[in-house]
Amino acid sequence: MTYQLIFSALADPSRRHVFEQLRGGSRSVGELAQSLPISRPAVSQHVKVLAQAGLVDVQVRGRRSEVSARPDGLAVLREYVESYWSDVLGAFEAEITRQRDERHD
Amino acid sequence: MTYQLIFSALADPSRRHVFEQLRGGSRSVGELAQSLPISRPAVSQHVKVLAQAGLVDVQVRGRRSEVSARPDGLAVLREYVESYWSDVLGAFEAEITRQRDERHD
DNA sequence: CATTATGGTAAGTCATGACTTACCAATTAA
DNA sequence: TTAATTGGTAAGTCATGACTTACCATAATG
Repeated sequence: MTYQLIFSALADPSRRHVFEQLRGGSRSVGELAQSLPISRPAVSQHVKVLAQAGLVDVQVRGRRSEVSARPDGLAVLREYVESYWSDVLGAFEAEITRQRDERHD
Repeated sequence: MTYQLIFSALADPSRRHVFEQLRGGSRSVGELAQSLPISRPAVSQHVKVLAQAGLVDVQVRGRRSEVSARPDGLAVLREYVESYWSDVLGAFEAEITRQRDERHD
């Protein structure tokens, strides 16, 4: 459910570009739009999707909307990857052990 | 480019389900298909996408195709997340410092 | 060799979603 | 209050991609 939102949010190149812009801190929607070859409304929609995925926070200040990366959302992805990573390494180790033990031919 | 393939591969629920099945080790295409409410050809196509993303290895043994998770592919995702994570934490710290220093009102 | 098991490929359908332009809302400045 | 700035929403278009069924290929088995 949450993974769904996170992965499909980051699957789009424009949204990943937006996300990348936020590595160093917050940016306004207009600034984000200027860094992309698409319209501002498109960027606005992308930001909405990123926000729903929990990857981004939007803070309205005056007539500007400041968008920033949200550590909590990223943590979900991080933990998924770490968990999968350790499971796979475990499975690999088990497989190698199995192959070694099977050498009775 | 690679991120594109990885994130869009994992954005699909069926493909994530396949990927999940591989946490504990390899599975044949038929076994994967049985665990999903979709046809075997659909699974075959999903496996192809996962393989192109580098997330999965396919090994043909006799008339079976054994699919397994590929640590190298996962590592790419892992490093991306870790790198982004550290950048964002850095930006947050810088922002807090900036706000503290600005308290001259 | 004929049959069964296993799986990849082709072609076509259908839904989703990434855009666009047009419009509206709200905040700041003249 | 009138402009200008900034950005969200609506509606419509178009491409992509996730499925299906039908088919073909190869490997094990009788």
